[in-house]
Formats: sequence, C-alpha cells, structure tokens
Amino acid sequence: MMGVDDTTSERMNEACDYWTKPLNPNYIKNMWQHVAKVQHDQIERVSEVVKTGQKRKKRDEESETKNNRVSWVSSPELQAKFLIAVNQLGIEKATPKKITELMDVRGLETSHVASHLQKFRLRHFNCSSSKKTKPKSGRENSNVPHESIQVVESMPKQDKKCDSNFLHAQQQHPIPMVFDDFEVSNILTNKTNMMVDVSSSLYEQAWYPFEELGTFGHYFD
DNA sequence: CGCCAAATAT
DNA sequence: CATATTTGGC
Repeated sequence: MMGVDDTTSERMNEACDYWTKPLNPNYIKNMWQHVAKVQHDQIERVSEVVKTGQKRKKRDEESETKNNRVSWVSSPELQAKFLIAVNQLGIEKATPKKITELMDVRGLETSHVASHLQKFRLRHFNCSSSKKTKPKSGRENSNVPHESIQVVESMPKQDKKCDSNFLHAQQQHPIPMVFDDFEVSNILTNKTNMMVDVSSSLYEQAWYPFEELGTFGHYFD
C-alpha cells in the first residue's frame, strides 16, 4: 500500500507494507530482498524429507529406513529446490544424479529424483505439445491442461543479501528458465511460502501471493 | 472404483 | 539413465 504520508489507517492492515510517496526504488529492492531471503531460508530449512507414513506415530522412527516415500506435493521447498536445480542445469541436461547433488537434501536419493523427473518431463512434454498441436477453440484449457510457463527473469539481481544460490540460479540465466506450471502454482500458493520472520515483532503473518490475503504482515527493513 | 504421485522393475 | 509398470493413498 502507498500513501502521501505516514498517517495510519485501518486499511493498512490489508497491506504487506506501507510506502510513502514518492516511490523510492529502495522500497522495491527491499521487498525483493525480503522475499528472496525468506524463500531461501525456507529452502535451507529443509533437512528432512517428508514421509508419508504419517499415520503411525512419529515416535516409532526405527522403521524409518523402510517406507519412506517422498512427498513432493506437500513440500514446496523440495519442489523449489528441484526447479532451481533443473533450471540451473538446463532442462535438457538435467539428469537425476546431478539434480540430486544440486538439491543436497538429506535423505533424498537419486531414485526419488529420477521418479519425480519422469513425471516432470511427462507433464512438461504434454503441456508444450498440446500448445502446438491443439490451437483449438480459445476457452478450453483454463483448468486441467496446464501449460508450462517461461520465466525469463524473476528477481532483481544485485542484492548481496540474496543468497548465493539464488544469485547463482538467476545470474546463470540458462534462459529462458522453464518451469512446470503445476509445481510453480503449488509453490506460489502454499501457505508456508513467503513466510515472515517470527523473530521480529513486525512480521506477524505471511502474505500469500496470488491469493486472497487472509492475514497480513510486514517485511524486513 | 478411478486417478495419479511415487516407487519399483525392466 | 530412460522408460514401463506396479503400488498405494485418497
């Protein structure tokens, strides 16, 4: 939200931040800085692969070695890491082993990634081909047949606070970056994304990009 | 049931 | 490593 002065208003509660005019480029810089930092922190926080054996109590973890299914769907962090790795390598050169190494997640094995990559490629292939072969009537693919999207550049480049991984992924620009719409939407809409830093009293809630703001918060600096 | 993500077999 | 098939949750 933006205003002429710093007069407070109830409506500010709906905003993630409040900017006073005139527009200062640093506002935007700081916003991206915060988003990048938060996202990076989240990704780094992944040290454990989500297991589907949730039914059983978390206490019996000795059976961990067995039924450890990796749930990509419920883990935006894994998806993000996967996407970053794939784009860093380039969609053509991305192979299970390399992806796994780049992701560097404890407990995540090449076979897991390979399986995921297979589905990823399948989706990607179907989407891009349907784009070509099916011009069709215009109203159709609003829901299921998601098309892949291409993101040329998603973030500003020059912030040192941005983590090296992010900078690397960005600056390397194996352009254009090819994302899987399915995964991207999961990442962007998941509530754990874009979380604020609880250690600061300012940041009470997260903000959910592309979604209705049920809550509100502020960001760093 | 059917669908589909994830695992497993080829 | 790629591709095909099976498994298992929902």
